[in-house]
Amino acid sequence: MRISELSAASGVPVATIKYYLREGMLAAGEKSSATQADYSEAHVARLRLIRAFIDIAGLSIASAREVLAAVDDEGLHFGYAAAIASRALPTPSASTDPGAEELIDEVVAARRWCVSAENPGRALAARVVSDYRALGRDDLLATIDVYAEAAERVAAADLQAVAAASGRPAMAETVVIGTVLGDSLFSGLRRMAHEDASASRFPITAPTDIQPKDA
Amino acid sequence: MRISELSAASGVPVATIKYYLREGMLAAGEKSSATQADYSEAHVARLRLIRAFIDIAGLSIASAREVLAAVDDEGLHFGYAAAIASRALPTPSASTDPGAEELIDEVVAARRWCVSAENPGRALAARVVSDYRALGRDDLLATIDVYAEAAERVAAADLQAVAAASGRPAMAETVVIGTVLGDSLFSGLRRMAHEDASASRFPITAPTDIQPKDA
DNA sequence: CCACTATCGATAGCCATACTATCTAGGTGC
DNA sequence: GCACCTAGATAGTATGGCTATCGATAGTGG
Repeated sequence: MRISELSAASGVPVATIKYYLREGMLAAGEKSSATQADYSEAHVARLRLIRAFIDIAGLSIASAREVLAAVDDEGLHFGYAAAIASRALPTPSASTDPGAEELIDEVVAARRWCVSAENPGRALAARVVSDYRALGRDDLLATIDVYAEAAERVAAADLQAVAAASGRPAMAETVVIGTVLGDSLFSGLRRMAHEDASASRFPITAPTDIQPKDA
Repeated sequence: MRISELSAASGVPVATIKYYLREGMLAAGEKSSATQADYSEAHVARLRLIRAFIDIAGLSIASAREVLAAVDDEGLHFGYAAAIASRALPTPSASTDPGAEELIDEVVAARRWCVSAENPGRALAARVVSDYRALGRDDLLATIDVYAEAAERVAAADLQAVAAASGRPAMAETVVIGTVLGDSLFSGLRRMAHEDASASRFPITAPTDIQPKDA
């Protein structure tokens, strides 16, 4: 298909497709002449993936490109692909509070997890703990074990899905997509579960007459 | 304390504090004269909260302002505060695939959750499902029940924390902070659990020689 | 074979967001 | 008194993510 058809099929404007091509996130079509290239279904899928990374996971163009490169790199062990995906997710820099890291390490130790100190998830979790504390909401820390338990189960399911995939390209793709989009899936499900739990616990809840905002 | 001291205490530049004041996210200090105002510890905490919303949850200034307004609105039932927080989180607009919503509804029905069709989490989850499918990674859908179970447990713990809070201001604050920052806490824990699960299942894993990127 | 439309590749422009800097008229504190 | 700070207003900047235009070319219908 031609670029205009690719645009129509994917819903992404031609100018934006060209931009993604320039940024190296999308492979060029097979050139049939100097001014004509042929795009395939694979390009449609790729655009869908790019949009998912950007819209859903909130990745920057630069991060998305890295993750896509990891997916594409056939020689890369998928474990590395997983690490790249994990690092591409927005991670805060400053944690400031050593006590927070300590608490996270305790949780990790209690679950007998084997986690490197550089794991970006560790810094993120520590930052949240640190903020809970700084905000005087230590009560929220009581939930952390439930969160950790839930994370463990989800991670196990994720890994099972990866192991079930056949071949390294499928594995790498599965792990990357699962890592990046899984957070959003959980977020959506949690928000629904909140509404339900809230409804059964408290009278007036989760109204529907509030306008959606942001995007 | 003066604005420069507030800046020092919070780590936020004076110019940025002024910007937040202008945007109505931070209450003005008590003016001791035409050119002097006094800020309190509450201002430091507020700045911390603003930074957490922006850095960790990735909220825009506009979204953060709305959520903060919900926290501040004493007359607002905290159930509404929860809904506002939920809606402030980035939510995709287009879901395109009706089959995806159907699948989500099935999951919801299986768990006997009571969720309105307008719940933004529903659109988000549907979008992820839709993308899993469009990308030909239907295998990832096998994990959705585990995710839902995990979300249910986490939500129950969240609500328990809210119920334990004393007074409506504390409840509203707890629910908002928990909603907005809880996703990140889970994300961090999941990424650690991934590393652990990956290490026990596969040989080479989660390397530490890859540079962190993005922010 | 000739107008016409589409494409490629390159470059420049645009717009929103989140700050950051400057300026003026005033206060503070030693 | 005098160096230094502050409030409040306004203007400027940097970045990210597109979007628009252009010239050269080329395939397409008649």
